[in-house]
Amino acid sequence: MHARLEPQFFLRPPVVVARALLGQRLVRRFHGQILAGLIVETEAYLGPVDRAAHSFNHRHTPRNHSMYLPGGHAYVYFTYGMHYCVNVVTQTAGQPTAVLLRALQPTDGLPLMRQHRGLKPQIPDTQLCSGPAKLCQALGIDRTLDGTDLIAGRELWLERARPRAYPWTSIVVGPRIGIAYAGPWADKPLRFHLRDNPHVSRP
DNA sequence: ATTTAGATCCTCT
DNA sequence: GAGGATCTAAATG
Repeated sequence: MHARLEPQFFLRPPVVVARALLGQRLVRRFHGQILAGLIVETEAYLGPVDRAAHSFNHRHTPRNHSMYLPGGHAYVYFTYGMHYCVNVVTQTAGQPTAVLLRALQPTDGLPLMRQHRGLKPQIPDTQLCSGPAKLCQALGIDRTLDGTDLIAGRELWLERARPRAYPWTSIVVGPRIGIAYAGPWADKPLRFHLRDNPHVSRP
């Protein structure tokens, strides 16, 4: 059992948190069973200034309300009529910035994850959580977890699996996925993933 | 290997 | 009424 990430961790800018989250552990307790994995891919969403962010232009609706909570809460949203994605809210309350969790290297509860994903007879480990909606499906994350306190929560939380951040050279930086509509913001280097890690959504 | 289509529905305009 | 921080299977080169 690792120590949980402390409140301070999340009160930093989303880019800093997005990098620091790489290699840390996302844990889900699902009907008493532990499902977990190491975070290998993230994206930073910079808030009101960021055209790709759900909180762009201070848009504050029931859907994205959790983005306005203090850092360390979960923002889970539903999209494309069938998928959930989970974010880690950053900075202080009212600063609607967040980090999208895009891929995990699964470590605990693989059989149940596979069952949740329920496609092929033997889907490879590298594709269990290799995308923001895939990891939510594998871990059983849905809107009931929206607004969860990741610091004190008992169903979903984050643990420190890596004491130090990765060296810059082992992190690949690039443009975010699926936000072509965001004009100049579509090209900003706000996606981060571990170099050569086979569990990422795409290299 | 790369591209395309369809699924599917909640949220905001 | 339109479109989306996606995924999968099928079609194509």
